[in-house]
Amino acid sequence: MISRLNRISRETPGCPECFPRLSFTQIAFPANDKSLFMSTVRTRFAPSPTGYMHIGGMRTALFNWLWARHNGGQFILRIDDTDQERNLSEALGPILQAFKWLGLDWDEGPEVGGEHGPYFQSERNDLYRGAVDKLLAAGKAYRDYDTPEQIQADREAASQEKKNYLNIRRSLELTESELEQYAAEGRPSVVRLLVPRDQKIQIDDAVRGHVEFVAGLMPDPVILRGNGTPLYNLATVIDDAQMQISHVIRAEEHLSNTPVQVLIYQALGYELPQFAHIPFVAAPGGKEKLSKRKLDKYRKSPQFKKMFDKAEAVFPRIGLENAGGLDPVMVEYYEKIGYLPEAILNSLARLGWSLDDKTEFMSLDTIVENFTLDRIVKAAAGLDPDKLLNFQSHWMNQLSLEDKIEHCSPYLEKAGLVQDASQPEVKERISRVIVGMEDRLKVASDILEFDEFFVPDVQLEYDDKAFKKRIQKSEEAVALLEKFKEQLAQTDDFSAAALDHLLHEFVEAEGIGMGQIIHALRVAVSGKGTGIGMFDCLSILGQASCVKRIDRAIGLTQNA
RNA sequence: GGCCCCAUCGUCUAGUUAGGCCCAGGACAUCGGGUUUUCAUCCCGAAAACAGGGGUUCAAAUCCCCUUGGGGUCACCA
Repeated sequence: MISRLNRISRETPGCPECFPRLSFTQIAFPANDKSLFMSTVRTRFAPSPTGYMHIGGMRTALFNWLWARHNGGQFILRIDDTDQERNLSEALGPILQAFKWLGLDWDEGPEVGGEHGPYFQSERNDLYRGAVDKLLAAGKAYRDYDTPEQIQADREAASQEKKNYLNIRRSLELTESELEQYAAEGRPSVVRLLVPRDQKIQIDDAVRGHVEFVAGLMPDPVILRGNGTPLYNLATVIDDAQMQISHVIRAEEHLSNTPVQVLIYQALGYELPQFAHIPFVAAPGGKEKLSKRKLDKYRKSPQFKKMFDKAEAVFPRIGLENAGGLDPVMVEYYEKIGYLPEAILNSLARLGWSLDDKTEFMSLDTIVENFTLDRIVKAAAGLDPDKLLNFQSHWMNQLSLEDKIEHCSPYLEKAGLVQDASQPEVKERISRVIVGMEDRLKVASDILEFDEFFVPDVQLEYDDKAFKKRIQKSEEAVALLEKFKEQLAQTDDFSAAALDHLLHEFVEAEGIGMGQIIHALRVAVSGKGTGIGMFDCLSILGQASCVKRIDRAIGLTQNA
């Protein structure tokens, strides 16, 4: 374990000698700032209530959670609803549900509260206003009366001259009396941070290393809107500082926001957290950030197609029209289609992080134990549906039979294939089918592909291609089926082993190859060309069904 | 376009911080063979990468520089 302790963990708070991020000599530390000596790792995830949980966001949340748990620290959930008009509980519900489903608990946040609340930014306006007032008073921010049109014109002018745009700062030239007059007449204004243009901003990122930005290239960012509400960059800094977040672990698209935030930290005299900008989750087979806005493109992607196909095959059958509005960018998609939390967690953890050179399958406990920031990969990683399915297959196989039944039964019920899966004889059948499925059961909803065991004999649908190939176009198939059916009808032992024996004897007596009958038999009783082991299949269906189905199949050849 | 980040098999990655153990290891996917007188598994095997160019060095995937490519971000969004 100790040897695993990496550069970063050595730099975590509690070790004042190796605080690379304290190279900001210009920061004034309040003498009584306890947080300077805090040793608790506190991480946070701050989703905005969008109505769904993004799978990439989930990975970011997971890394935060892992780092907190690895260090015995706290994980905080905070809701970024500063720009929020929709129904909050409706928009937040699916997000919290995703955390609950995966078992990622939070120590502070919605539903659980905590000492550093409130945990909704919309309820923290006083804090933001107070900070802005402080910045204004200290001359580190200014009230800007420039209209959006003016700003736009300035930008265009700069771009015409091929120059980098910087605020003209006209409002700084205003006289005392003009300012008073503007304020009195309620002229619209925003508050901007006064960027110290002579600085270099340095960030020591746990994943990226040392990154520098030139402040002289940065426009003055708006920190307070005209309506008095804060912007993300302001709110996040104040919240992180006040909530004593030790490590800000977030996706790399935030790296370019970081200099603004560092300036705000400095202006407010706050200690900087350790930043860790992890790569974003990319779309399968690419390097582009996975985005809900590109769903139409994904539908055509060969890697992604399987997931959409699966959704189309499963969701309508369980009563979700239009796939229930679910797509593979959403965590809920995986939950509803029958993935296991273990598989999603394992897969997400391996996306951009590894334990060593060969370990693939890891329980959450194993991941927590071994998770360190220095093993995070720098490059963006594409979500790989095939590999995810492989993880899923592995974890599904770890489940007890009882658990598998538990996971699969709801699908059969929702699809109307069984009335009540808890009834003993129904449960027994489900159990036998699952045993017969063996590794064919990967995702819980896969059981729907074995509906032949649950539909009434007369409603069994025959796969056209398989029926034609194995029965219709096979010269001897019908005759053999007819003959073997008689034997099936007469036997009194319908166990898989006995049926195995029976068919082998039949084949021998007829002097034919197994292949000449078994395919036809399979299609006749199951309607499909592939399925579980033949004898398990017959045995589960039972004598009466097998006979009826063979008769029906033979009948169908005569009608055609 | 400015700024910033990134670069090992098709994909996810190990190896890069402390150069030699690497003519580069594992996994997924692919292909071939075997087992299963059915389907799926399973087993064995194959193919498959250090973006390019310069340096430094006895030695470079690893350090430095340049080029190229990919990506992110440039809001009174988060």
